[in-house]
Amino acid sequence: MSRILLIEDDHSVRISLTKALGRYGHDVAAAPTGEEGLRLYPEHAAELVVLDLMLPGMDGFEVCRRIRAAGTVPIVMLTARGDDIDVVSGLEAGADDYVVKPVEPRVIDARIRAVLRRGAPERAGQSTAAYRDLVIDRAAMTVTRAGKRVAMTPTELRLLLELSGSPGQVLSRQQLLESVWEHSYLGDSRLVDNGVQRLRAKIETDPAAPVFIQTVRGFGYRFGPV
Amino acid sequence: MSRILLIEDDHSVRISLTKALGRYGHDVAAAPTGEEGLRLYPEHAAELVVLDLMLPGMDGFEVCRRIRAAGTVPIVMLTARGDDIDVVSGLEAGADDYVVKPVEPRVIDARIRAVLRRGAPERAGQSTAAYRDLVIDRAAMTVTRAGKRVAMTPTELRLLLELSGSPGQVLSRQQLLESVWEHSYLGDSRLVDNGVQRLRAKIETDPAAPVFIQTVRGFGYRFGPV
DNA sequence: GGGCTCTGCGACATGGTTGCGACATTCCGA
DNA sequence: TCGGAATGTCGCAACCATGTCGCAGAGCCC
Repeated sequence: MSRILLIEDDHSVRISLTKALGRYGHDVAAAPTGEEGLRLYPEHAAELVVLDLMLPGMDGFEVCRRIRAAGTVPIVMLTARGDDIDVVSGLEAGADDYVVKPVEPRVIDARIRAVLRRGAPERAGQSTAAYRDLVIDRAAMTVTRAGKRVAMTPTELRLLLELSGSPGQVLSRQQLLESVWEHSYLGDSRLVDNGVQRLRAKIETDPAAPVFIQTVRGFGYRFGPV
Repeated sequence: MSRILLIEDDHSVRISLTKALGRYGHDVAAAPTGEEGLRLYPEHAAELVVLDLMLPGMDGFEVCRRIRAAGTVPIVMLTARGDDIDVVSGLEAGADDYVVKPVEPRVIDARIRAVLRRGAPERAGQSTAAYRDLVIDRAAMTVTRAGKRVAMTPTELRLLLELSGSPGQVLSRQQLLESVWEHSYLGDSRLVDNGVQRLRAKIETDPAAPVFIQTVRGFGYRFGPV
Protein backbone atom coordinates (compact mmCIF):
# COMPACT_ATOMS: atom_id res chain seq x y z
CA MET A 1 0.00 0.00 0.00
CA SER A 2 2.82 2.40 -0.77
CA ARG A 3 3.69 4.53 -3.73
CA ILE A 4 6.85 3.03 -5.14
CA LEU A 5 9.14 4.13 -7.91
CA LEU A 6 11.04 1.31 -9.60
CA ILE A 7 14.10 2.15 -11.68
CA GLU A 8 15.38 -0.88 -13.52
CA ASP A 9 16.70 -1.18 -17.05
CA ASP A 10 16.10 -4.88 -17.67
CA HIS A 11 12.72 -5.06 -19.32
CA SER A 12 11.59 -8.46 -18.02
CA VAL A 13 12.71 -7.74 -14.46
CA ARG A 14 10.99 -4.37 -14.55
CA ILE A 15 7.71 -5.85 -15.76
CA SER A 16 7.68 -8.78 -13.35
CA LEU A 17 8.66 -6.67 -10.34
CA THR A 18 6.03 -4.08 -11.18
CA LYS A 19 3.39 -6.77 -11.32
CA ALA A 20 4.61 -8.55 -8.20
CA LEU A 21 4.72 -5.39 -6.11
CA GLY A 22 1.32 -4.46 -7.45
CA ARG A 23 -0.01 -7.76 -6.21
CA TYR A 24 1.40 -6.97 -2.80
CA GLY A 25 -0.74 -3.86 -2.80
CA HIS A 26 1.76 -1.22 -3.84
CA ASP A 27 1.23 1.52 -6.35
CA VAL A 28 4.20 1.18 -8.66
CA ALA A 29 5.63 3.49 -11.28
CA ALA A 30 8.49 2.06 -13.34
CA ALA A 31 11.28 3.73 -15.23
CA PRO A 32 13.94 2.13 -17.46
CA THR A 33 16.62 4.78 -16.92
CA GLY A 34 17.89 7.06 -14.18
CA GLU A 35 16.87 10.15 -16.06
CA GLU A 36 13.35 8.88 -16.56
CA GLY A 37 13.23 7.86 -12.91
CA LEU A 38 14.23 11.30 -11.69
CA ARG A 39 11.55 12.80 -13.91
CA LEU A 40 8.88 10.42 -12.56
CA TYR A 41 9.94 10.77 -8.95
CA PRO A 42 8.12 14.03 -8.09
CA GLU A 43 5.29 13.25 -10.46
CA HIS A 44 4.53 9.90 -8.83
CA ALA A 45 5.06 11.31 -5.35
CA ALA A 46 6.93 8.14 -4.53
CA GLU A 47 7.25 7.13 -0.90
CA LEU A 48 10.04 4.72 -1.65
CA VAL A 49 12.44 4.05 -4.51
CA VAL A 50 13.68 0.67 -5.69
CA LEU A 51 16.81 1.32 -7.67
CA ASP A 52 18.97 -0.91 -9.80
CA LEU A 53 22.68 -0.14 -9.63
CA MET A 54 23.58 -1.03 -13.16
CA LEU A 55 21.82 1.43 -15.39
CA PRO A 56 22.59 2.72 -18.85
CA GLY A 57 23.60 6.36 -18.83
CA MET A 58 23.41 7.78 -15.34
CA ASP A 59 24.29 4.97 -12.96
CA GLY A 60 22.54 3.96 -9.75
CA PHE A 61 24.92 5.80 -7.44
CA GLU A 62 24.34 9.07 -9.19
CA VAL A 63 20.56 8.58 -9.21
CA CYS A 64 20.74 7.69 -5.54
CA ARG A 65 22.65 10.84 -4.67
CA ARG A 66 20.28 13.04 -6.64
CA ILE A 67 17.21 11.56 -5.03
CA ARG A 68 18.90 11.93 -1.68
CA ALA A 69 19.57 15.53 -2.42
CA ALA A 70 15.89 16.02 -3.13
CA GLY A 71 14.59 14.57 0.11
CA THR A 72 14.65 11.75 2.62
CA VAL A 73 12.66 9.17 0.72
CA PRO A 74 13.87 5.64 1.50
CA ILE A 75 15.87 3.91 -1.23
CA VAL A 76 16.24 0.17 -1.68
CA MET A 77 19.06 -0.86 -3.98
CA LEU A 78 19.20 -3.84 -6.27
CA THR A 79 22.70 -5.24 -6.58
CA ALA A 80 24.37 -8.14 -8.32
CA ARG A 81 25.03 -11.13 -6.11
CA GLY A 82 27.97 -10.89 -3.77
CA ASP A 83 29.19 -7.59 -5.08
CA ASP A 84 30.38 -6.28 -1.74
CA ILE A 85 31.84 -3.09 -3.10
CA ASP A 86 28.51 -2.17 -4.58
CA VAL A 87 26.79 -2.66 -1.27
CA VAL A 88 29.16 -0.43 0.61
CA SER A 89 29.15 2.26 -2.03
CA GLY A 90 25.39 2.07 -2.23
CA LEU A 91 24.98 2.60 1.47
CA GLU A 92 27.47 5.45 1.30
CA ALA A 93 25.48 7.01 -1.52
CA GLY A 94 22.48 6.99 0.75
CA ALA A 95 20.60 3.73 0.17
CA ASP A 96 18.60 2.44 3.12
CA ASP A 97 18.74 -1.20 2.22
CA TYR A 98 19.77 -3.43 -0.60
CA VAL A 99 18.46 -6.61 -2.15
CA VAL A 100 20.65 -9.06 -3.99
CA LYS A 101 19.58 -10.20 -7.43
CA PRO A 102 17.86 -12.32 -8.52
CA VAL A 103 15.06 -10.76 -6.52
CA GLU A 104 12.35 -12.77 -4.89
CA PRO A 105 9.17 -10.67 -4.87
CA ARG A 106 8.49 -11.79 -1.32
CA VAL A 107 11.93 -10.71 -0.22
CA ILE A 108 11.86 -7.30 -1.75
CA ASP A 109 8.38 -6.69 -0.44
CA ALA A 110 9.53 -7.63 3.03
CA ARG A 111 12.52 -5.30 2.76
CA ILE A 112 10.33 -2.50 1.48
CA ARG A 113 7.97 -2.91 4.38
CA ALA A 114 10.88 -3.10 6.78
CA VAL A 115 12.42 0.10 5.45
CA LEU A 116 9.10 1.91 5.48
CA ARG A 117 8.41 0.68 8.97
CA ARG A 118 11.81 1.79 10.13
CA GLY A 119 11.30 5.23 8.72
CA ALA A 120 7.70 5.59 9.83
CA PRO A 121 7.64 4.86 13.53
CA GLU A 122 4.64 7.06 14.16
CA ARG A 123 2.18 4.27 14.76
CA ALA A 124 3.35 1.85 17.37
CA GLY A 125 0.67 -0.63 16.43
CA GLN A 126 2.14 -1.16 12.99
CA SER A 127 5.60 -1.84 14.22
CA THR A 128 4.46 -4.28 16.82
CA ALA A 129 4.12 -7.96 16.18
CA ALA A 130 2.39 -10.23 18.63
CA TYR A 131 1.78 -13.91 18.81
CA ARG A 132 0.17 -15.47 21.85
CA ASP A 133 1.79 -13.78 24.80
CA LEU A 134 4.89 -12.74 22.93
CA VAL A 135 5.05 -9.10 21.92
CA ILE A 136 7.76 -7.77 19.64
CA ASP A 137 8.07 -4.03 19.39
CA ARG A 138 10.13 -3.28 16.32
CA ALA A 139 10.32 0.39 17.04
CA ALA A 140 11.54 0.03 20.61
CA MET A 141 13.40 -3.20 19.81
CA THR A 142 11.94 -4.83 22.86
CA VAL A 143 10.50 -8.25 23.41
CA THR A 144 7.92 -9.04 26.04
CA ARG A 145 6.79 -12.45 27.06
CA ALA A 146 3.69 -12.82 29.25
CA GLY A 147 4.03 -9.20 30.24
CA LYS A 148 7.64 -9.62 31.28
CA ARG A 149 10.45 -8.01 29.43
CA VAL A 150 12.90 -10.43 27.83
CA ALA A 151 16.46 -9.23 27.38
CA MET A 152 17.85 -10.06 23.96
CA THR A 153 21.29 -9.99 22.45
CA PRO A 154 21.67 -8.33 19.04
CA THR A 155 21.93 -11.54 17.09
CA GLU A 156 19.00 -13.09 18.87
CA LEU A 157 16.93 -10.01 18.20
CA ARG A 158 17.85 -9.88 14.53
CA LEU A 159 16.92 -13.52 14.18
CA LEU A 160 13.62 -13.04 15.96
CA LEU A 161 12.78 -9.98 13.89
CA GLU A 162 13.57 -11.81 10.70
CA LEU A 163 11.51 -14.84 11.63
CA SER A 164 8.58 -12.88 13.02
CA GLY A 165 8.67 -10.65 9.99
CA SER A 166 7.32 -13.54 7.99
CA PRO A 167 5.01 -15.30 10.39
CA GLY A 168 3.87 -18.73 9.38
CA GLN A 169 6.42 -18.90 6.64
CA VAL A 170 9.36 -21.23 6.53
CA LEU A 171 12.73 -19.56 6.21
CA SER A 172 15.65 -21.71 5.14
CA ARG A 173 18.96 -21.74 6.95
CA GLN A 174 20.45 -20.18 3.85
CA GLN A 175 17.99 -17.31 3.93
CA LEU A 176 18.56 -16.74 7.61
CA LEU A 177 22.32 -16.87 7.22
CA GLU A 178 22.10 -14.16 4.58
CA SER A 179 19.66 -11.90 6.32
CA VAL A 180 20.74 -12.27 9.93
CA TRP A 181 24.41 -13.15 9.69
CA GLU A 182 25.01 -11.60 6.30
CA HIS A 183 26.88 -14.65 5.11
CA SER A 184 26.26 -15.64 1.54
CA TYR A 185 27.78 -19.10 1.73
CA LEU A 186 26.37 -22.01 3.59
CA GLY A 187 28.94 -24.15 5.28
CA ASP A 188 27.89 -27.10 7.30
CA SER A 189 27.99 -24.88 10.32
CA ARG A 190 25.48 -25.13 13.08
CA LEU A 191 25.32 -21.35 13.22
CA VAL A 192 21.64 -20.99 12.53
CA ASP A 193 20.63 -23.95 14.67
CA ASN A 194 22.67 -22.50 17.42
CA GLY A 195 21.07 -19.13 17.14
CA VAL A 196 17.64 -20.66 17.16
CA GLN A 197 18.50 -22.69 20.20
CA ARG A 198 19.65 -19.62 22.12
CA LEU A 199 16.57 -17.73 21.05
CA ARG A 200 14.32 -20.57 22.11
CA ALA A 201 15.98 -20.74 25.47
CA LYS A 202 14.84 -17.18 26.07
CA ILE A 203 11.32 -17.10 24.70
CA GLU A 204 10.03 -20.65 24.81
CA THR A 205 8.56 -22.07 27.97
CA ASP A 206 9.62 -25.54 27.00
CA PRO A 207 12.40 -25.47 24.42
CA ALA A 208 11.77 -29.13 23.74
CA ALA A 209 8.26 -28.29 22.54
CA PRO A 210 8.69 -24.91 20.87
CA VAL A 211 5.60 -22.79 20.36
CA PHE A 212 7.06 -19.75 18.67
CA ILE A 213 9.90 -21.05 16.57
CA GLN A 214 9.22 -24.36 14.96
CA THR A 215 11.64 -26.62 13.16
CA VAL A 216 10.60 -27.76 9.73
CA ARG A 217 12.87 -30.67 9.13
CA GLY A 218 14.68 -30.48 5.84
CA PHE A 219 13.59 -26.93 5.14
CA GLY A 220 14.30 -24.52 7.95
CA TYR A 221 12.48 -22.68 10.69
CA ARG A 222 9.11 -21.02 11.00
CA PHE A 223 7.75 -18.44 13.40
CA GLY A 224 4.26 -18.40 14.75
CA PRO A 225 1.01 -20.05 13.87
CA VAL A 226 0.44 -23.38 12.15
CA MET B 1 -10.26 -7.35 -4.42
CA SER B 2 -9.82 -10.44 -2.26
CA ARG B 3 -11.30 -13.88 -2.02
CA ILE B 4 -13.17 -13.93 1.26
CA LEU B 5 -14.97 -16.67 3.09
CA LEU B 6 -17.76 -15.49 5.38
CA ILE B 7 -19.03 -17.85 8.07
CA GLU B 8 -22.12 -16.44 9.76
CA ASP B 9 -25.27 -18.21 10.87
CA ASP B 10 -27.67 -15.27 10.98
CA HIS B 11 -29.35 -15.23 7.61
CA SER B 12 -29.94 -11.51 7.24
CA VAL B 13 -26.45 -10.57 8.45
CA ARG B 14 -24.94 -13.10 6.09
CA ILE B 15 -26.82 -11.79 3.09
CA SER B 16 -26.18 -8.13 3.79
CA LEU B 17 -22.47 -8.64 4.56
CA THR B 18 -22.02 -10.70 1.43
CA LYS B 19 -23.56 -7.97 -0.66
CA ALA B 20 -21.69 -5.19 1.10
CA LEU B 21 -18.30 -6.86 0.78
CA GLY B 22 -19.12 -7.63 -2.83
CA ARG B 23 -19.72 -3.94 -3.43
CA TYR B 24 -16.31 -3.23 -1.94
CA GLY B 25 -14.83 -5.42 -4.63
CA HIS B 26 -14.33 -8.67 -2.76
CA ASP B 27 -15.18 -12.12 -4.02
CA VAL B 28 -17.26 -13.56 -1.21
CA ALA B 29 -18.34 -17.09 -0.45
CA ALA B 30 -20.74 -17.47 2.47
CA ALA B 31 -21.45 -20.39 4.77
CA PRO B 32 -24.08 -20.67 7.52
CA THR B 33 -22.17 -23.19 9.67
CA GLY B 34 -18.62 -24.00 10.63
CA GLU B 35 -18.76 -27.36 8.91
CA GLU B 36 -19.94 -25.81 5.68
CA GLY B 37 -17.29 -23.13 6.00
CA LEU B 38 -14.49 -25.64 6.39
CA ARG B 39 -15.78 -27.46 3.33
CA LEU B 40 -15.88 -24.26 1.29
CA TYR B 41 -12.52 -23.02 2.47
CA PRO B 42 -10.23 -24.97 0.14
CA GLU B 43 -12.77 -24.89 -2.66
CA HIS B 44 -13.03 -21.11 -2.60
CA ALA B 45 -9.28 -20.74 -2.07
CA ALA B 46 -10.10 -18.00 0.42
CA GLU B 47 -7.44 -15.42 1.19
CA LEU B 48 -9.22 -14.26 4.31
CA VAL B 49 -11.93 -15.61 6.56
CA VAL B 50 -14.59 -13.58 8.36
CA LEU B 51 -15.86 -15.74 11.14
CA ASP B 52 -18.74 -15.35 13.56
CA LEU B 53 -18.03 -16.65 17.04
CA MET B 54 -21.50 -17.85 17.88
CA LEU B 55 -22.31 -20.64 15.50
CA PRO B 56 -24.67 -23.58 15.78
CA GLY B 57 -22.78 -26.88 16.05
CA MET B 58 -19.05 -26.31 15.82
CA ASP B 59 -18.33 -22.93 17.38
CA GLY B 60 -16.11 -20.18 16.08
CA PHE B 61 -13.09 -21.08 18.17
CA GLU B 62 -13.01 -24.59 16.84
CA VAL B 63 -13.44 -23.40 13.26
CA CYS B 64 -10.68 -20.89 13.84
CA ARG B 65 -8.30 -23.51 15.14
CA ARG B 66 -9.03 -25.83 12.24
CA ILE B 67 -8.50 -23.16 9.66
CA ARG B 68 -5.31 -22.18 11.45
CA ALA B 69 -4.19 -25.76 11.29
CA ALA B 70 -4.65 -25.65 7.54
CA GLY B 71 -2.47 -22.65 6.89
CA THR B 72 -1.79 -19.03 7.64
CA VAL B 73 -4.83 -17.40 6.11
CA PRO B 74 -5.87 -14.31 8.07
CA ILE B 75 -9.01 -14.58 10.17
CA VAL B 76 -11.25 -11.72 11.25
CA MET B 77 -13.65 -12.57 14.04
CA LEU B 78 -17.11 -11.19 14.60
CA THR B 79 -17.95 -10.92 18.28
CA ALA B 80 -20.83 -9.71 20.39
CA ARG B 81 -20.46 -6.22 21.82
CA GLY B 82 -18.03 -5.75 24.62
CA ASP B 83 -17.38 -9.39 25.21
CA ASP B 84 -13.76 -9.05 26.23
CA ILE B 85 -13.30 -12.68 27.06
CA ASP B 86 -14.27 -13.61 23.56
CA VAL B 87 -11.75 -11.25 22.10
CA VAL B 88 -8.90 -12.68 24.11
CA SER B 89 -9.89 -16.26 23.40
CA GLY B 90 -10.31 -15.45 19.75
CA LEU B 91 -6.86 -14.01 19.46
CA GLU B 92 -5.49 -17.01 21.29
CA ALA B 93 -7.31 -19.32 18.90
CA GLY B 94 -5.44 -17.60 16.10
CA ALA B 95 -7.64 -14.74 14.92
CA ASP B 96 -5.84 -11.75 13.43
CA ASP B 97 -8.44 -9.13 14.21
CA TYR B 98 -11.98 -8.82 15.50
CA VAL B 99 -14.96 -6.65 14.74
CA VAL B 100 -17.72 -5.98 17.20
CA LYS B 101 -21.32 -6.47 16.14
CA PRO B 102 -23.36 -4.87 14.79
CA VAL B 103 -20.97 -4.59 11.88
CA GLU B 104 -20.63 -1.50 9.75
CA PRO B 105 -19.69 -2.61 6.24
CA ARG B 106 -17.21 0.24 5.98
CA VAL B 107 -15.57 -0.82 9.22
CA ILE B 108 -15.19 -4.46 8.38
CA ASP B 109 -13.89 -3.63 4.93
CA ALA B 110 -11.27 -1.38 6.49
CA ARG B 111 -10.27 -4.10 8.93
CA ILE B 112 -10.07 -6.65 6.17
CA ARG B 113 -7.81 -4.44 4.15
CA ALA B 114 -5.67 -3.68 7.16
CA VAL B 115 -5.23 -7.35 8.00
CA LEU B 116 -4.42 -8.26 4.42
CA ARG B 117 -1.95 -5.42 4.21
CA ARG B 118 -0.31 -6.41 7.44
CA GLY B 119 0.25 -9.98 6.43
CA ALA B 120 0.15 -9.82 2.67
CA PRO B 121 3.56 -11.17 1.70
CA GLU B 122 3.79 -14.14 3.96
CA ARG B 123 0.18 -15.13 4.09
CA ALA B 124 -1.22 -17.95 2.07
CA GLY B 125 -3.29 -17.36 -1.02
CA GLN B 126 -0.54 -16.96 -3.55
CA SER B 127 1.51 -19.84 -2.37
CA THR B 128 -1.30 -22.18 -1.55
CA ALA B 129 -2.41 -25.01 -3.76
CA ALA B 130 -5.61 -26.89 -3.13
CA TYR B 131 -7.24 -29.90 -4.68
CA ARG B 132 -10.42 -31.32 -3.22
CA ASP B 133 -9.89 -31.26 0.51
CA LEU B 134 -6.11 -31.23 0.30
CA VAL B 135 -4.43 -27.90 0.99
CA ILE B 136 -0.73 -27.38 0.38
CA ASP B 137 0.81 -24.22 1.78
CA ARG B 138 4.16 -23.75 0.07
CA ALA B 139 5.18 -20.84 2.24
CA ALA B 140 4.43 -22.51 5.55
CA MET B 141 5.40 -25.94 4.19
CA THR B 142 2.27 -27.47 5.60
CA VAL B 143 -0.21 -29.95 4.24
CA THR B 144 -3.79 -30.22 5.40
CA ARG B 145 -6.26 -32.90 4.57
CA ALA B 146 -9.95 -32.38 5.38
CA GLY B 147 -9.02 -29.67 7.83
CA LYS B 148 -6.53 -31.84 9.63
CA ARG B 149 -2.86 -31.16 9.56
CA VAL B 150 -0.76 -33.92 7.98
CA ALA B 151 2.81 -34.26 9.19
CA MET B 152 5.24 -34.75 6.34
CA THR B 153 8.85 -35.79 6.13
CA PRO B 154 11.15 -33.70 3.93
CA THR B 155 11.26 -36.14 1.06
CA GLU B 156 7.55 -36.70 1.08
CA LEU B 157 6.96 -32.97 1.07
CA ARG B 158 9.43 -32.34 -1.74
CA LEU B 159 7.73 -35.03 -3.77
CA LEU B 160 4.28 -33.64 -3.12
CA LEU B 161 5.39 -30.12 -3.97
CA GLU B 162 6.91 -31.32 -7.20
CA LEU B 163 3.85 -33.30 -8.23
CA SER B 164 1.34 -30.67 -7.20
CA GLY B 165 3.39 -28.05 -8.98
CA SER B 166 2.29 -29.57 -12.27
CA PRO B 167 -1.24 -30.69 -11.57
CA GLY B 168 -2.75 -32.99 -14.16
CA GLN B 169 0.62 -33.57 -15.75
CA VAL B 170 2.48 -36.86 -15.76
CA LEU B 171 5.97 -36.75 -14.31
CA SER B 172 8.30 -39.63 -15.11
CA ARG B 173 10.29 -41.47 -12.49
CA GLN B 174 13.40 -40.05 -14.09
CA GLN B 175 12.13 -36.49 -13.71
CA LEU B 176 11.12 -37.07 -10.12
CA LEU B 177 14.44 -38.70 -9.29
CA GLU B 178 16.25 -35.65 -10.58
CA SER B 179 14.06 -33.00 -9.02
CA VAL B 180 13.24 -34.60 -5.71
CA TRP B 181 16.17 -36.89 -5.05
CA GLU B 182 18.71 -35.00 -7.12
CA HIS B 183 19.92 -38.21 -8.71
CA SER B 184 20.77 -38.05 -12.36
CA TYR B 185 20.93 -41.76 -13.04
CA LEU B 186 18.01 -44.11 -13.05
CA GLY B 187 18.71 -47.50 -11.63
CA ASP B 188 15.98 -50.02 -11.41
CA SER B 189 15.47 -48.86 -7.87
CA ARG B 190 12.04 -48.61 -6.40
CA LEU B 191 12.96 -45.27 -4.86
CA VAL B 192 10.26 -43.22 -6.52
CA ASP B 193 7.60 -45.88 -6.12
CA ASN B 194 8.58 -46.08 -2.52
CA GLY B 195 8.29 -42.38 -2.03
CA VAL B 196 4.91 -42.31 -3.70
CA GLN B 197 3.73 -45.12 -1.52
CA ARG B 198 4.74 -43.34 1.64
CA LEU B 199 3.13 -40.17 0.43
CA ARG B 200 -0.09 -41.94 -0.45
CA ALA B 201 -0.22 -43.57 2.94
CA LYS B 202 -0.40 -40.12 4.44
CA ILE B 203 -2.75 -38.23 2.17
CA GLU B 204 -4.93 -40.82 0.47
CA THR B 205 -8.00 -42.17 2.21
CA ASP B 206 -7.69 -45.45 0.36
CA PRO B 207 -4.16 -45.95 -0.95
CA ALA B 208 -5.48 -48.74 -3.18
CA ALA B 209 -7.68 -46.23 -5.02
CA PRO B 210 -5.58 -43.08 -5.02
CA VAL B 211 -7.35 -39.79 -5.64
CA PHE B 212 -4.48 -37.35 -5.46
CA ILE B 213 -1.51 -39.22 -6.87
CA GLN B 214 -2.35 -41.50 -9.74
CA THR B 215 -0.15 -44.09 -11.36
CA VAL B 216 0.22 -43.84 -15.10
CA ARG B 217 1.50 -47.22 -15.99
CA GLY B 218 4.58 -47.11 -18.16
CA PHE B 219 5.08 -43.37 -17.71
CA GLY B 220 5.08 -42.18 -14.14
CA TYR B 221 2.81 -40.37 -11.71
CA ARG B 222 0.32 -37.58 -11.91
CA PHE B 223 -1.15 -35.28 -9.28
CA GLY B 224 -4.76 -34.21 -9.28
CA PRO B 225 -7.38 -34.12 -11.99
CA VAL B 226 -6.99 -36.12 -15.17
C1' DG C 1 43.32 -2.94 31.65
C1' DG C 2 39.95 -6.12 33.75
C1' DG C 3 35.84 -8.40 33.85
C1' DC C 4 31.86 -9.24 31.48
C1' DT C 5 28.84 -10.93 27.77
C1' DC C 6 28.27 -12.40 23.26
C1' DT C 7 29.15 -15.36 19.52
C1' DG C 8 31.22 -18.61 16.49
C1' DC C 9 32.55 -23.26 16.33
C1' DG C 10 33.34 -28.03 16.99
C1' DA C 11 31.99 -32.39 19.14
C1' DC C 12 28.69 -35.51 20.49
C1' DA C 13 23.94 -37.52 21.19
C1' DT C 14 19.68 -39.13 19.16
C1' DG C 15 15.69 -40.14 16.89
C1' DG C 16 13.35 -39.87 12.84
C1' DT C 17 14.12 -40.63 7.94
C1' DT C 18 15.33 -42.97 4.08
C1' DG C 19 17.48 -46.02 0.87
C1' DC C 20 17.43 -50.61 -0.36
C1' DG C 21 16.47 -55.35 -1.14
C1' DA C 22 13.11 -58.92 -1.21
C1' DC C 23 8.71 -60.39 -2.13
C1' DA C 24 3.67 -59.80 -3.40
C1' DT C 25 0.46 -58.12 -6.57
C1' DT C 26 -1.49 -56.21 -10.58
C1' DC C 27 -1.65 -55.34 -15.36
C1' DC C 28 -1.30 -56.26 -20.18
C1' DG C 29 -0.22 -58.63 -24.32
C1' DA C 30 0.20 -63.06 -26.57
C1' DT D 1 -5.17 -68.47 -19.56
C1' DC D 2 -0.54 -67.73 -18.97
C1' DG D 3 3.79 -65.33 -18.37
C1' DG D 4 6.55 -61.43 -18.03
C1' DA D 5 6.95 -56.79 -16.81
C1' DA D 6 5.66 -53.02 -14.02
C1' DT D 7 4.23 -51.54 -9.72
C1' DG D 8 2.81 -52.05 -4.71
C1' DT D 9 4.33 -53.37 -0.11
C1' DC D 10 7.12 -54.31 3.85
C1' DG D 11 10.96 -54.26 7.23
C1' DC D 12 15.42 -53.07 8.62
C1' DA D 13 19.77 -50.81 9.38
C1' DA D 14 22.58 -46.97 8.22
C1' DC D 15 22.49 -42.38 8.00
C1' DC D 16 21.55 -37.68 8.35
C1' DA D 17 19.51 -33.57 10.23
C1' DT D 18 18.94 -31.45 14.28
C1' DG D 19 19.38 -30.66 19.39
C1' DT D 20 22.62 -29.85 22.87
C1' DC D 21 26.66 -28.54 25.32
C1' DG D 22 31.02 -26.39 26.39
C1' DC D 23 34.83 -23.66 25.22
C1' DA D 24 37.56 -19.87 23.76
C1' DG D 25 38.26 -15.67 21.33
C1' DA D 26 36.40 -11.18 20.39
C1' DG D 27 34.21 -7.29 21.55
C1' DC D 28 32.47 -4.03 24.92
C1' DC D 29 31.71 -1.30 28.97
C1' DC D 30 33.39 0.56 32.96
